[in-house]
Amino acid sequence: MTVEAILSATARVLCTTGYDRASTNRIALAAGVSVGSLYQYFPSKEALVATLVERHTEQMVSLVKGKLLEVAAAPLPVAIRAMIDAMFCAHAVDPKLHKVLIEQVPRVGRLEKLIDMDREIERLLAAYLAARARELRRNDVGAAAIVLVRLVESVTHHAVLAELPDAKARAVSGELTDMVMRYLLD
Amino acid sequence: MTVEAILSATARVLCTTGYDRASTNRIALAAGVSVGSLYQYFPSKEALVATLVERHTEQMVSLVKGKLLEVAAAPLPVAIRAMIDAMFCAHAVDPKLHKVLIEQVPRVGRLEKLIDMDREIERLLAAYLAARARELRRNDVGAAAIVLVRLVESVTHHAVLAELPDAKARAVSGELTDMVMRYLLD
DNA sequence: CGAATATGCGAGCTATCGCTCACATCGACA
DNA sequence: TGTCGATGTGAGCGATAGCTCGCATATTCG
Repeated sequence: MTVEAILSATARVLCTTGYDRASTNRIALAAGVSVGSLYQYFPSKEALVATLVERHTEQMVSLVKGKLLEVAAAPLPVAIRAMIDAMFCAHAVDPKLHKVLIEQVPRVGRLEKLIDMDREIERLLAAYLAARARELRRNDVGAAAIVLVRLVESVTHHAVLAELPDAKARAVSGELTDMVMRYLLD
Repeated sequence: MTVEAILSATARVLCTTGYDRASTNRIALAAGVSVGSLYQYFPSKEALVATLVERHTEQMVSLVKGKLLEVAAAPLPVAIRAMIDAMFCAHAVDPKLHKVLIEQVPRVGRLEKLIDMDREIERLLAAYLAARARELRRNDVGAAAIVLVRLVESVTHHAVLAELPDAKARAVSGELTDMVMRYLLD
């Protein structure tokens, strides 16, 4: 219970005050515990933030992974649309936290490679594309996976975090889908 | 001269020690001046870093902008290839500094919107696409510009900063070009 | 030359950070 | 009830950050 209080308080403080002003004392206060208790469960501030990042990315990745399994057997156009939709949903899980983690948490030490959930999604997608190779006009599924993940991640991220007006967001999403379709299919 | 020494020292220290350890004292030492002199020319650390960021993005943007003007009249396939190439070049200007600025400098206060050179490139591209509308199969050039800039920026960034092996980088670049071609042309 | 201004200096102030540790409180069990 | 481990406490330590200010040095004038 204490651990959960600390983690959710960390997320809250990160969102409201930003990373720089999110001191361990402030977090402990927000969690309703003392700094001492915080350091009983997390050896350092870095470890605390790392745990939060891990939890957040795990949520996002599992959402995407689940959708991919769900539509694994579906026709490609359906699957593509579903996956892009899943990426939008993943970014909508906790946009404010996502933004702070991406923009403010310095990627140093343990936190360096932690925020990049893309790596795992890339592997999943490459496997999926390889299994479907006959239906595609691609040959280098590795390179294709990189380009696709970057594209979808970057556009989704931008659409959600730049708080585009709804109409514009829909237009962007449409262009995105169209682009992926044309790229993968004849 | 002093200002230049301070700015280049800032870049150097940022690259070698990271943002957290880049204290104003360390920067002044590396520049061969005293902290006092530093604060004679820059009112705060934030302003100092902001100036550096501004200079860096200006370099990258002007490179891309120049190329765009250069190929404005060229046939579309030629122009597309040139623009993607220009983006790779822009990221190669000072990759280490670019990486640190993107990954470690917290986007707070004055620095919040400063790192996003994409906005300006987006506008330029939208104007270009609008002028060429007859040759394209697009109608919403605004949405198209967003998606295209995100795509190219994200992939280029990844290719340069993840230090992909040369063969892989070339494959990615090829896929990227192909994707843009198929998206814009019939 | 000598006054005045611009430029450079760096010890040290204040504030805040991450983190520790001696101690209080709680709860299970004999 | 008394004992003991687990859990929680918070004043405060050492370190370091950004930044200031009284002073030295360099440069430009009459």
